[in-house]
Amino acid sequence: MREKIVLMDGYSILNRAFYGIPELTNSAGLHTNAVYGFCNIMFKILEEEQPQYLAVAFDVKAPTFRHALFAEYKGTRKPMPEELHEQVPLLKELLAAMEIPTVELAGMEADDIIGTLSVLCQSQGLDVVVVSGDRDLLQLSDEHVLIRIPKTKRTGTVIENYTPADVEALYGVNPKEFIDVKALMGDSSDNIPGVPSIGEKTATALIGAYHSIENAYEHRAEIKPPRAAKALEEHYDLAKLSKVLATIRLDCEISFSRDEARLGELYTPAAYELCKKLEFKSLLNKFPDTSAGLQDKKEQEWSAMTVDSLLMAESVYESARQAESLGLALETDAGELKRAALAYRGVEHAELFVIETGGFITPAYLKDNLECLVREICTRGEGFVGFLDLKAALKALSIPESEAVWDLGIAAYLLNPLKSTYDYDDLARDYLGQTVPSRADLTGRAAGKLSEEEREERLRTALSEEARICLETQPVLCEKLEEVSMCKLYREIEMPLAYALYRMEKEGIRVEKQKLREYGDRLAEQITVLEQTIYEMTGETFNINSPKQLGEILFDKMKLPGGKKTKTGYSTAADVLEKLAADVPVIAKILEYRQLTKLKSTYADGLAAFIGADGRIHGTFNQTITATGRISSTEPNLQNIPVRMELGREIRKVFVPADGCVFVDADYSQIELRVLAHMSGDQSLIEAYRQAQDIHRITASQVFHIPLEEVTSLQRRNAKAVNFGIVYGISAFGLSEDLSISRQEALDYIERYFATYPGVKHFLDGLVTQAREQGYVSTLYGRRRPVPELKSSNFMQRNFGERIAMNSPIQGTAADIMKLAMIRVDRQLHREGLKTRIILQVHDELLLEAPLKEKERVCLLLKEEMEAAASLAVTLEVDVNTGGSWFETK
DNA sequence: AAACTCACG
DNA sequence: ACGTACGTGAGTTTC
Repeated sequence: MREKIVLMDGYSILNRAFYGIPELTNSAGLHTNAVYGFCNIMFKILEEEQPQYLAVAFDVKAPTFRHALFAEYKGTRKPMPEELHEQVPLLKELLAAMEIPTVELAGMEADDIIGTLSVLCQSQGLDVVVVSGDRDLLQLSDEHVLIRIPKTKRTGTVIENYTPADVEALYGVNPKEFIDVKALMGDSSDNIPGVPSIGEKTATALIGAYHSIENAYEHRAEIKPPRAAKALEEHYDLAKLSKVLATIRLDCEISFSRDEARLGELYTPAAYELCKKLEFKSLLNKFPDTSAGLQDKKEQEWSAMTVDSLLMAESVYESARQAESLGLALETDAGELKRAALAYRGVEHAELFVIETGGFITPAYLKDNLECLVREICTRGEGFVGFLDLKAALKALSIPESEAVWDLGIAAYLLNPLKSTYDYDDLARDYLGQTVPSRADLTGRAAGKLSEEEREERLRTALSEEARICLETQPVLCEKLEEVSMCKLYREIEMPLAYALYRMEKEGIRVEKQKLREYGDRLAEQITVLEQTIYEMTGETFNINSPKQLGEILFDKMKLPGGKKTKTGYSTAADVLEKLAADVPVIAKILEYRQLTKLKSTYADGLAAFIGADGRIHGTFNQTITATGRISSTEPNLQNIPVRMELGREIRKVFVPADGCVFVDADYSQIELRVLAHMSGDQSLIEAYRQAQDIHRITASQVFHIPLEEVTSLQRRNAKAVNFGIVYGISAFGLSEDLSISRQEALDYIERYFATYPGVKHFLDGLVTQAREQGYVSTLYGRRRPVPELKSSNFMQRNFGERIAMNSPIQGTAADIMKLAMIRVDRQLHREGLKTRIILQVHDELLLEAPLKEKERVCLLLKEEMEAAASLAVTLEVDVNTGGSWFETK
């Protein structure tokens, strides 16, 4: 069996990986996608080829030898984007750590290095596998030299093989002839001029027939397309020159001993550290347990002990009471406590326990003792109790509203709201520099099939890690919050809010199941009729819900005008269809069908699935999801219940108060525009609000210099759209799309607006500058949103970043104010001993369920507390309505 | 899992 | 020349 060496084309693979893998950064913001992709390809190759040797070739960025001879051919290769450039040293460092040699020679192309090495290694009796991202190296393909080209596909990376036979089959020429083909057709990215007017087709045909440029030239008289013959004759020198350029050198001066390239232990401690820094979790898993386990465990002396007897439990409580601080993690089963993990620092060493229910340890016993423990720490005035997700914990445990109680997930969210998860492993990585297995790592698919016992054991590990990390991250997160001045935001807004949201979720909202069913049935009938109508009108029976099929029917079969939009085909979005063919009858039917099926599946059927045994829906309000500070709502989403269309709005009739109660609904009037007026300090806009009139009408009047009473409804509509646009981070294109006007007209509106409200322009410009300089923007209450998009090399991304910079402080401040209002309302209700409860929040609206006799008081209370939540340069205005259903509180 | 569409502020 | 409004969540189809 011959030994084998793999030679990788470093930059070529790195480049391919960079463009093949979307975006990936570690928590420090370092781009890592290309290095990650490179490693994936490398390990895949190593696995498939099982070579004994490996080397990676890089060219040094200098005029290369071959090309220096012909300096007039300027390279057209694009400069490397910064995001890729910064990854080059990372890759080299990682390769060095894995003791994989990199070969680079001044003035030498990677192609030439690989070519030379492949000859050298072959002569030493090795099989050679060359891995590159492009086809330039195909000419090296030989009996003992296999060329492999990775392709990133949707399903993963596939690495294509090119033996000489493959090359011949694909291009009709052998690998050596491939040089001549390339020379004839040229390659702008490789500075090879080629022969003008000869492309891939002609080149392969010529070389296929005559096998070389020289021979083709000899036989130029008989070359079929005379055009090609003429080109070859005229540019023969250029062709020969191109051939030199296209030929990979096989005789470079390289001192290379194959022993350097012998594969040893890749998973070295240095490589482990580097992977940890880069946060390559999947790669870390490849490291043997010894290095992975030991390195992290060294930093700590934790080891979890399972507690399953009353005697042990008693002693744990007793010992935990002595601790200053506590990390706590709970697991529930059908709403009942199942196990709890406690982490604390004991007199001598760190303690970590997992208390199991069962036997004498009943859920109630566990609950009582934990509550007692928490209460004791809270009343002591020092130390803390840390949870990863306090709101979830509240569902199993009563926890006092104390400053000693910490929610580390929320703290981490404030420090960086752009993360998708704030699980314990995320916090360990971001704030302790530890790599720990996630819950999914331990028990998910990757863990394989586990016995019941093994699974329980893994769950205990996950829970104990959660508790430990809560204990250990609190000081770090607390300090970081101080560093960025967000303690107040955390303590006075987010933490009290967590309790308020818990109460909202517990309260839920009553939904009349029977009425909801009837509504759904009515929809179903109408849908059936519409379906038939559409089939008749189009003369086709198809799935109307499939944009693909619908597009084909509308645009291919019926030949409706224009209409290419999305990546995969035609866009059939409602606004597109309306613009394209508002007067085609079937379009109206399709849109109606869409509307009805949406209502049925998402709302009628969707909501019904969430009605609990108490006849109420208890959704979840998420506090750590949005980039701007808003709350989000899931399972179900109660923040997007239809209201704009008549038919959809009907569904609100099924949301009703409990018997003996009414709904009281309060919403802020244009809170975002008012926030804009305040934050920008624009005198005209502030003055406009002081008139306490229709703001869009006033805007129109001021922008178009016409008296208030002469503003037409069209002008008002336009002004309203501009007002919205400003809040979204205006762009002429967006506005023109929204209003169906030309971009020039939209630009005109925007300019007029900024001329009228110069303070707004100045404010928005300042936000973008600020975001560029410090990397983030802030709300009035100090909430931050990083804007990494502004540093992107992509024009579109940067543009997006600018809009984010303009919108986030406005949207975020409005969100802050609403959160404050919720806390105030909640407190005031409690203070006055009222039975009324907040049950929903929809960004600028609160829905309360009030006993009939509290109705009048609650109306006043709501308006009072919400309007006083912030004191701005303009007054906050709140509209209050009551009703016997959500529909009636319009 | 990704793309598309559409409901809300 | 690029290809956009800001922030969400859910259902359906398609790969």
